[in-house]
Amino acid sequence: MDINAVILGFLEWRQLTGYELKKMFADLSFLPWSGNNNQIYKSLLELEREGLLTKEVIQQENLPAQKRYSATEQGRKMLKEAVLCASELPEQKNDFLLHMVWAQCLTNEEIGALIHQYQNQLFEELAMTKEKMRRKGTQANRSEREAYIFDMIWKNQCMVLQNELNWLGLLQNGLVHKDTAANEDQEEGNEK
Amino acid sequence: MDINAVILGFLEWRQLTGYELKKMFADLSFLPWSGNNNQIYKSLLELEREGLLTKEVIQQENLPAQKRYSATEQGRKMLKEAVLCASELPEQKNDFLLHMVWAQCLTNEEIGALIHQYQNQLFEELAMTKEKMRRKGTQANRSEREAYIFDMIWKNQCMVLQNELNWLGLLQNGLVHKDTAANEDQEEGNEK
DNA sequence: GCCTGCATGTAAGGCGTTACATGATTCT
DNA sequence: AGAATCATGTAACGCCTTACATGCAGGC
Repeated sequence: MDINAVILGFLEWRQLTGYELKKMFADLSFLPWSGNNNQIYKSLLELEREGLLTKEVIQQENLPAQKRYSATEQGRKMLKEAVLCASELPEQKNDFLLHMVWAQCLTNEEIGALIHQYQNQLFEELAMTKEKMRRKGTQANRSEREAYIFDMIWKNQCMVLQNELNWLGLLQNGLVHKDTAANEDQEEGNEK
Repeated sequence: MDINAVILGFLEWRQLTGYELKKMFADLSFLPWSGNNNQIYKSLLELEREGLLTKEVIQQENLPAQKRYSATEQGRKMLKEAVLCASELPEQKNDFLLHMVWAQCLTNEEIGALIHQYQNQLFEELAMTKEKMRRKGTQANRSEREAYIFDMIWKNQCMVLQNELNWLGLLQNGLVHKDTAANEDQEEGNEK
């Protein structure tokens, strides 16, 4: 799914201006686009050219004219196609793993400190996500099914963070148990 | 950590040419850069300009001259700094979640089919990752500790996929149990 | 005859980001 | 007085990607 499909999705939901779309992108943190002006106004032009949405210009006093967009029948068809098409595999950027690749140049204490620091960051992020989840609890209410799916999207975010914390725990334990062995081995390696 | 630090890391490991660096990037699938010519040759120029690596040109018959790079003392210092600095939080792009946001336009059967398809994709990917892990088992052998860390990096990949599968299972169960309730609710929503 | 490997680099295009620009109103 | 909200758009810059360019050797 590309950004055009996502915008079409918001518009199927209800009539919106580019400005309001921007706020949607800012709110939904798991969207892979920032939703800046360039992206949104470019996409809207493109979608309009393809006849997937219609524009309604509303003149206002002392404010620039609003352009309210809504999805056409064709647009809704296009959206359903995009939603039904196979998803791509999740991609994750994990900066901590990169650090670990070159952890060989660190002492066990330094690695321990890095782990501890990362643990705290993850913990904080998890708490924040749970808090957001609690607040935005029931926004979608077209059906109980939709509300459930939205809950599960939040839960996915939490589970990803919790999974990373679990993995970190394993790493930490493994390193503690390998403490002496690793050091001996390191010296052997230097002698070779 | 940026791509310059990563290249510096490879060079601290051993002397390499740009061409060999390209292969390193191709091999390590969890690196967030493709390692194309533009990235690598640009980074090497930059790192050389900053005095973080040295170049040794080796003329060859019938082949273009090799430029073998290695990290300088300053480069190794820079690398350690980069490794010690705090990691960024993991970022994940999850296309399936996007599909679920607009699943409201689908029937329960269609959602079920999407889930099943995604499940299969994840399962395949997990099997492939485990296979790669088995094959490349013990490449890093400067120390037992390093071998352990590399194992754990592979394990992280696996756990991420397994976690996604676990979440999918929850989603699936939840939807099955909400089957009838959701449909009734949907109709109520339409009446409003 | 064509593809792959070795080994360097350049070019063009797309996408993403931040910042700029306008201009009135309302909040602090 | 200064910042934020509403609402549109443009500009500059950087990064990433694919493809192109050279040129020889060896395998199918």
